[in-house]
Amino acid sequence: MGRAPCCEKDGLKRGAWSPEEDQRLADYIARHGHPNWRALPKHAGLLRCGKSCRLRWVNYLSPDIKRGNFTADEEDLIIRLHQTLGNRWSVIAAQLPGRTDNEIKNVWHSHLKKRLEDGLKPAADHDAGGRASHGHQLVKEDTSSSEAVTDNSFLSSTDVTGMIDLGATDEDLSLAMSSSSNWSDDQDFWIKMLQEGGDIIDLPEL
DNA sequence: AAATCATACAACCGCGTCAAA
DNA sequence: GTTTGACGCGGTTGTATGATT
Repeated sequence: MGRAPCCEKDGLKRGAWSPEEDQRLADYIARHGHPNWRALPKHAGLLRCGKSCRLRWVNYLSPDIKRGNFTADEEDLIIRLHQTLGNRWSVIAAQLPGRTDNEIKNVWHSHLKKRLEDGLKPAADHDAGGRASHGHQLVKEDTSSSEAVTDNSFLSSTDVTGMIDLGATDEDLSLAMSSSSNWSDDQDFWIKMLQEGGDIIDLPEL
């Protein structure tokens, strides 16, 4: 089916948001919420498309957003989740309160990927008794990582649940992936399952 | 001090999915 | 069952800023 254009381009502003626009958007959402992103800019008096408003809110203006640098633990967690989940940034972000998928994606591409390519260990490995220290070197990521993501279709949620919680080795994760029978692409399902597995992610106090 | 390069982050684009009509 | 509109996600690009030469 044909894809509807996200918005009318003519007359709409693009590029960086001004403080006034931020304020207008934040005020509107504080008062009315965002039941309909497409209609929101019109009602809020913004010359932006709904998609742009949503992105701005989700990635920058939302009070849930935690600003500041990623901790070594957070970076380590991203690396490990990425090894398991691949480029499912939204799922990874769900395990990092206050962090957005876009932010995590940026960090991955700017720091973490490079670090892995350089053959370095996750940052937390440098810490004494770091969670991720399992006595093995991370393998250099190659271009097949995205395929690996797709291949996760056979990874069951319960397998991953315990794995992450128990600090399973990458070998364990691989084994689970190869022996599992189903994987739901439903993100909510995944998040739910991951969370139901208990305190699967021992997030550092931030 | 100026020019160039590298990095980090914000934003946009296109696609897939889902629900309502 | 099909079509359509809206949302969310991941990939990519643009730009500001800092570091280096």
